[in-house]
Amino acid sequence: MNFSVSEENYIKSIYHLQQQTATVTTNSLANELQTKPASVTDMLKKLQLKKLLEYQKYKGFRLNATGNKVALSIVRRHRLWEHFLVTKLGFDWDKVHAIAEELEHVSSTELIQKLDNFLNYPQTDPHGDPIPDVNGKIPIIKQVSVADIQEKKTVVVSSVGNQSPEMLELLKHYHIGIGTTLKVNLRFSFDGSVEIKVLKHATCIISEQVAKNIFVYND
Amino acid sequence: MNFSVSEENYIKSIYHLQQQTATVTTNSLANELQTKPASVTDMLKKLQLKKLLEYQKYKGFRLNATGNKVALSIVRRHRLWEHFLVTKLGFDWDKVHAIAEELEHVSSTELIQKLDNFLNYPQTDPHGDPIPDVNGKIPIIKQVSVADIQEKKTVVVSSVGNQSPEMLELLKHYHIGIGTTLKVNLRFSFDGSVEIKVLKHATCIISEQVAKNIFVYND
DNA sequence: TTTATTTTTTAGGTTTGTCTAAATTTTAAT
DNA sequence: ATTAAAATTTAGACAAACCTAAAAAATAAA
Repeated sequence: MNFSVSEENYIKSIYHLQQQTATVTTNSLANELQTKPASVTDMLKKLQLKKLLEYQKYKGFRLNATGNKVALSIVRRHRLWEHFLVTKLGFDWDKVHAIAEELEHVSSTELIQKLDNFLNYPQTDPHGDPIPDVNGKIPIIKQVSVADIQEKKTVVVSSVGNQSPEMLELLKHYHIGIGTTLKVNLRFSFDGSVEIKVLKHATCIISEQVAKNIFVYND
Repeated sequence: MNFSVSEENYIKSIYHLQQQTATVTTNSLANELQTKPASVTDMLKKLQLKKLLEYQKYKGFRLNATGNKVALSIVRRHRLWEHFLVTKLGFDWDKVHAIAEELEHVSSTELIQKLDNFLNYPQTDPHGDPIPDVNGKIPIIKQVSVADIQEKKTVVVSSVGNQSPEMLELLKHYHIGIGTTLKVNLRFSFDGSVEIKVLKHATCIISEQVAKNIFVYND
């Protein structure tokens, strides 16, 4: 089955909101998509008709198995393109989201299969988020937030929780990216902030809020 | 300025039709775009309003300087993506058109600039068609059709005139692609057909129609 | 030079995805 | 348990891009 750009954007957003809350509300989706609740209701009817979601009036909604599969293939396309943009074209990792947002809607499955092969079947995108495989299976990567790492331990950054431009900009200042090796020196109990040392850079202190959003490999 | 996918498709098609006839007609454009004349008239009004073309009711139309510049940037994007699909992803050259048709509408100029750099500033796409540079300048590649090559001469294929799937399929059978070296053995005056020899393949005869559509470097 | 044919345009309608404003339902507060 | 507030849906409109059918203009034929 084939979907319009708009439908795909709705499906993807519902998928992402579902990660946090079991069932998604009209308002939250409207907010996520920067549109109006009335528009959301319209589209929901359509997606329900296409049998992509469970939806009861006034009661919220969530993707069904089919909808989830579609969502995963969109997420897959998005993250493969992000990987491509960073590793092949040399984009900064905080600049690729908008472009991948457009590229993800190009619908050739053969294209994505060949792109995946060209990139050598990467497991994660430049933000450390896992890339679903052809069957929608998401590689599980064990990770913990820096806020939970014991002092004196050296770890490697695997992903970041909040991917807002503001956050990404801040991380750049701290010289932190996916794959960055850092040492957790000590945690301040007063406000939960953490002193860290990034390889080849001066020791610095990050707020608890930031620490909670930096995930590292846990093996 | 930014254009919709539909607008871009119209602009590109007008550009291509202009290469053959000085002024484009409503019917020919409708035919090219697989749409109805009435739809073409609608869009023409819009493009005229946006000052992209000269248009007089019932008298045909053509892109003005601005329209041409826009067209060239679309053609540039299309051909760069085709190059990418063939040289990086390993697509057959006769399979890339439809996909490039979608990719060309992704509008980031930084993306195209970086793609161009990644591909090492190619001069032509996989069909041998020249790729306009950032300023819309088209590299001039001197070429002649095989129908005009003198007998016994060895030449290198630079492009093909007719790029229909039928033609591309036929060329594959003859083992002819861009960059192929071939020797023109002799021309038959009866029907204008030409005997050629492709490196590492048996001698064969191509019709005059085919010969006229195979272009080779002329230096 | 009329008449016929073809081409192009206009008029009015459809679909997709959006909107505002009003109505309805649910949830929270008194 | 009412009432107030918030969330959601419906109703009706709008723009983009398309369509069909009819009208108008240009071209070709008699």
